Amino acid sequence: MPELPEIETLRRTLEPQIPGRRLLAATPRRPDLRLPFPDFSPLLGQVVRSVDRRSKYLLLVFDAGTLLIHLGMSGSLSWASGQPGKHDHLDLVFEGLPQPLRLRDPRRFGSVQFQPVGTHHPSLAKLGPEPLDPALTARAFRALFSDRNTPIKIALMDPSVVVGVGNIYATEALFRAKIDPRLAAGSLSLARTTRLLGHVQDVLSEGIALGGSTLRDFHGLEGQVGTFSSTVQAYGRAGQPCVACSRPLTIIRQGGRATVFCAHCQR
DNA sequence: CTAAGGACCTGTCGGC
DNA sequence: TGCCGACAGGTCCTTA
Repeated sequence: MPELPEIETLRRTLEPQIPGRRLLAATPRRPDLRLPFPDFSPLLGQVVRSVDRRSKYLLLVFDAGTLLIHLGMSGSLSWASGQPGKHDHLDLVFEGLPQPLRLRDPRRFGSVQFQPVGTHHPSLAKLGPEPLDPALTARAFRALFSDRNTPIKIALMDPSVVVGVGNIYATEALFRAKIDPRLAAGSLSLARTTRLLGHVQDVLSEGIALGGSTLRDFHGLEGQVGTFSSTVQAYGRAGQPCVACSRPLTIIRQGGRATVFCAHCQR
């Protein structure tokens, strides 16, 4: 479910709701997700100072440190209603809010980590730049790929190169930029990587504006459904006609993930 | 160092 | 209807 636009949508929803409130309780219902749950005790009674995002990590900032929440492939947050289900793994109770913030994650690829104030968290340390950061220049973007022989789609999805571009957005951005996803990343001209950056920024911005992509079942905290899927031109459309040339779209696997592209338009 | 592949999990869908 | 394999939006680790 979650790519960068979904996390940003969550962040914007939580921003007016939880900063200034104390965390009263944290109730994990199992020892771990992909990683062990942290010891929440340093945060209990502490006021949430801000809700931030880095890459696909949602960051709850307290004076004592930061809680890093990653939703993996299947995680979601919602205001709890009723008894927790089998995949509801954590409740966070905030002062003055009637319902806990509930983390659900059937596949358990997500994680919750604690970063004490004044420390660097290893999960954040190796991340590449934010694609929507205005400080990311076209030349800096191209430099991320120099000397890389790996296919551009793999490089684009590598969080140590650039963050926040998951399979849907990588597929769509390459389709719009008319770049063959198999090309060696380092072989692309400045003109082409500049165009690619523009399309990466466009698809992410559109995803955010629409409240998150999510093909099937992304719901925001209020249950709103993402609608980016209606604007998808390549992802999930293998065999269907290219919107530009009408030839059937091709599907291949790269790094174990599906890549759909137009062998005629993307070169 | 880069690159490639598997591992981690459960749910869902399509084919037989 | 039931079973079985393939696949799913993301990292992280090991091996070469």
